[in-house]
Amino acid sequence: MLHQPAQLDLMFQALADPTRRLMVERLCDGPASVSELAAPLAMTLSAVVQHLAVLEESGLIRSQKQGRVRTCHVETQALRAAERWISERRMVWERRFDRLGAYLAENPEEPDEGNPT
Amino acid sequence: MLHQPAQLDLMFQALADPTRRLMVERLCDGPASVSELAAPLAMTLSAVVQHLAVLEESGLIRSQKQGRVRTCHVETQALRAAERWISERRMVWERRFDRLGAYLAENPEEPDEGNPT
DNA sequence: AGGATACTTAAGCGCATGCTTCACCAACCG
DNA sequence: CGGTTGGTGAAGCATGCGCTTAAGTATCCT
Repeated sequence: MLHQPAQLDLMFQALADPTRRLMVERLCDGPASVSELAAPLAMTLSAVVQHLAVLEESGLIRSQKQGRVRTCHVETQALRAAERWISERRMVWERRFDRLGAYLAENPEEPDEGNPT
Repeated sequence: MLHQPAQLDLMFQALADPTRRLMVERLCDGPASVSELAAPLAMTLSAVVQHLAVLEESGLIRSQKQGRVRTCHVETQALRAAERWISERRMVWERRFDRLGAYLAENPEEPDEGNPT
């Protein structure tokens, strides 16, 4: 329920990178260690860890360390927050679109006189 | 990461800025001119125009100029693309979650033996 | 015509991002 | 034990981002 703009910033920022989206996609299939995540990527482990830090900071994933292995998993709550923002926008837009349609249906071919709202 | 600029990259990048999200929210209520969009924002017109360029580049909005006024509106197709990526992730995750639940129901209290898939 | 309005373009500045390398530590394994 | 594996942390570097100022251009109004 928390409508934190800062959180959305971090979320969308995190999703804006193709490498990080790949990681999220991989983690949606199930948990993975850092080096498992790094394996298919053409960059150093260091870079991968930095991407993971961004993802974790954004709330999109979490991880815990056991022995020397850090295991990561998606935090779907966060993903839902991003999805919610978008679908809310879509609903607002669709509502307006419907009003516009109704207006045009009731005032066919009339010269434009401003916003029907 | 010098890959070709994927549309999702540009989209999420565009949405990662609170000012740009505000503009999108405003435009979901209906079209607006550049200075109408700029009015509530504590920055120069120049900065607003640059934000607009990012949004337009990402496909989230479009604009056309008539006389000296540029009118902007949302392009909801693009918004749907972002929404789709997220909801696909969620579905993958939920499917896995269901499988895991089924596995645990059939193998109660067993020691972990790897992925149920 | 002269002035106001609505952008447009370019240059620049400070900070953030995405990577690298190198040095390091801690856990596991034969 | 000593070597390999899995990860951590800091420094550095090139590029990108968000903003500014400043100087245009084109359109509309009187």
